[in-house]
Amino acid sequence: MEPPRKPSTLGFVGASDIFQLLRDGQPRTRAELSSITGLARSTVALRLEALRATGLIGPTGGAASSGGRPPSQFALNPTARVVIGADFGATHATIAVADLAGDILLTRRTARPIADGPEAVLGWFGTESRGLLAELGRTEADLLAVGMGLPGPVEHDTGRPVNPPIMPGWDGFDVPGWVLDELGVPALVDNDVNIMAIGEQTSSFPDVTDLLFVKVATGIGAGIISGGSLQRGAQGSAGDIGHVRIERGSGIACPCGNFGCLEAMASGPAIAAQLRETGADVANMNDVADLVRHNDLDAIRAVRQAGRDIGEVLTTCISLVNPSVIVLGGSVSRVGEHLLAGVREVVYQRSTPLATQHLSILQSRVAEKAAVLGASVLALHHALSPESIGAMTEEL
Amino acid sequence: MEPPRKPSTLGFVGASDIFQLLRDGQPRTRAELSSITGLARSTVALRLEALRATGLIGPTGGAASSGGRPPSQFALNPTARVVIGADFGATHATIAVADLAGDILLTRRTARPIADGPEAVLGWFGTESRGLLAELGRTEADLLAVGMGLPGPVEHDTGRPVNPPIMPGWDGFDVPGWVLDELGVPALVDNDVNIMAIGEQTSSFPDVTDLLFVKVATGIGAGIISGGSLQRGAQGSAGDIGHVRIERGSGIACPCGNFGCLEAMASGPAIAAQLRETGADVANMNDVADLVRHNDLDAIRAVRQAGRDIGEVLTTCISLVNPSVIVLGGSVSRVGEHLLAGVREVVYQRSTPLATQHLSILQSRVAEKAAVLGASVLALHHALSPESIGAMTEEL
DNA sequence: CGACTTTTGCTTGTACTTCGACTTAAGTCA
DNA sequence: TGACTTAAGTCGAAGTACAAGCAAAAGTCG
Repeated sequence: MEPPRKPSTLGFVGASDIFQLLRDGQPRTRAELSSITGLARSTVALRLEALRATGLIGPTGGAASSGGRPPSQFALNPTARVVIGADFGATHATIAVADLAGDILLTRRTARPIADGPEAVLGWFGTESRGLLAELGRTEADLLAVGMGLPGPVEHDTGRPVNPPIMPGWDGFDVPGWVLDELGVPALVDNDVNIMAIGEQTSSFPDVTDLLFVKVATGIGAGIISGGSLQRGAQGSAGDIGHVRIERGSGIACPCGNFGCLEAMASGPAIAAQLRETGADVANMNDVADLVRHNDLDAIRAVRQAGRDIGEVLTTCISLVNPSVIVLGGSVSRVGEHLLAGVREVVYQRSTPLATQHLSILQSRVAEKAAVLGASVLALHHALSPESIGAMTEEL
Repeated sequence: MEPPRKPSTLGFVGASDIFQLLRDGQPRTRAELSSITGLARSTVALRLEALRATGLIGPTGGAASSGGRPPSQFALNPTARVVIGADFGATHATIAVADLAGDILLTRRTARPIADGPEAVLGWFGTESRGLLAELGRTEADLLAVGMGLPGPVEHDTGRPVNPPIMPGWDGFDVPGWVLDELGVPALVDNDVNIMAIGEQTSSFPDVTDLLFVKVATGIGAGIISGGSLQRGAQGSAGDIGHVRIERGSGIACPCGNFGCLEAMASGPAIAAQLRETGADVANMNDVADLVRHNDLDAIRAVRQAGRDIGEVLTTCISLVNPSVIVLGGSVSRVGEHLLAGVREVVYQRSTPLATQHLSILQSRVAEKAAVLGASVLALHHALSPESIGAMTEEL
């Protein structure tokens, strides 16, 4: 009555251990791998052979000889396969193809309203993705996975948006299922702020385990990396700090139905609206940025005040999660110096010295690339996981 | 030139896999374990034999027969060994002995000022621990590990307090080293709020992955469990929300040097001080609790307002970490209903419906036991980890 | 009470993995 | 060029897990 059981002996799954060591791209010799893993050199050689068969690991130029036969080295072959990282905003979408090192090979940014609905947007995504792959001379078989950021709360485990306010038709839509049908690869979906946090952390602060990424644009949100991993919260809406009440906002109505929300005071549209009240002719954040560049005092003052408002909320966030780095990103970061100044002013005044003595507050270093970088990392994290590598080496 | 290497073949380390399955205390038959793990029955029998030799796993009464020989069952033997969980507050200490299921066998609470310094306090802890073990008829060899909570920030990896404000002489003290010398077992040290969060989550909400434990006593602090694991932050001071500024507090000085801190308005001493200003004769929180029990309106109003103040800070925390449960604990929870009412009033008014629709705000269910429970869990987590179990089965 | 069922403990042979030693390859240096 | 050094490939030995088989144990059911 036993179900048929394949000999479950650990098999070549152990190959993934060595692969994970080589993920960093550094070339290593068999002897080095042997001493790191504790496996015999002959075993390491077996594993490397299995990995070489997948193409993911390849030999690099041998190292210098130390008097005898020079050792050959092996390293991640970043060009073996690719992943796609996509970022969908309210009005625009960015698609990027990245190699296995997470380096972006090709990017395309297009106007593409998310409100067109999942079929239209994802349909376009599919054809566009194939186009990008063809442009790079790669086939669909080279694609390992897709990472995707959406402008709303997403249940990451299932990849379905949940009650997204600005994504009509997307609620509960099975995005990974659709991508699997269309491109034949798994899709990892997350909130756009979350993938920006991942992108920033991976690219700019690889050794930082506690980082807060704050996106200031049409809305305001935060991505939390704590203890080295992204925190999504119980319903995937962790970091939604846009509707926290701030002192200055008392009485000001927010579209959310509440009063005094941070987003109603410090978001891009809010800054523009405040400037219009002073008589300035600004339609959006681009106009504000222009004014700031021309040293318009009202504009600078408004941006700086927005920074103070954000800083007010961040003081609580800092006390709560105790990050070592806070990164400001999003479209408002184009006026980042003044925003940053406002944030710092409040944070360093109000927070306890213990929490701020090792805290850096910075602008995003990867800026508009953060999202697609993070999406690619998400895809790579899945595609190069021990489980996936185990499956790839075993089926040969 | 190779270092001598013992044949690293996986050996009996696999025994820990089966042990982790049995950690929950549920008895299981060999056949069940075989089908869960995918291992052959003969292999399962081997592993069980190794585990039985350690005493950690024992046979339980066989299950009901289904027509033939009834299967024998195996389960965690909770009484095989013990751990000690300790909680040190500013003035008092609690030591508990717990079995492998985390159930507390014996507790002792004593006045023991933390300010006496590490040698005095830990010396007392050592003799007291031995006394408790003897009282239970157990030897020191039965002790597996110690978990410990301290009233200040602790670098959990090393077990050393860092800049603790109320623990003179403890800064950087090697607590685990001391415990190892004294009792011969490893010690896991953490902030007291953190261990309370762990205790509450383990005992009351084992299925909740995102929980905030808020301790309101002499100070105010929070323990954050997010994504199923405790978040300690970059310097181990995550959750230090006592010195966040609140609206009502403008102009009120806090001992920390800042103004308007939550702790200066809503902590136990702060509530008592506010009541004294109305003419009430209250020295501490106990007196306040008495007044509340006698339906003193001023006292109830003060407690409720403190709840509102805490709720104000919690709205931001809720938006940020998106927990599904918030637990209020600490000595002020003796007037918990009114405190809770204040917290709920503000939270449900100010937070977004998305964040609160699945949020429960409750009083601690394990109350004063939370800390030692959590400390025991910390100790068990280490002592029953796959590594530890692997070491135990291998040395036989 | 005896036949039947189911689990257990034990044994055996096979398949697979890992190890370590040995041989061969590929350089350096005198 | 030849001796030396270091790395890589090969292969048998050892050990583990597995499946299968069998006898004994411990129940149920007629």
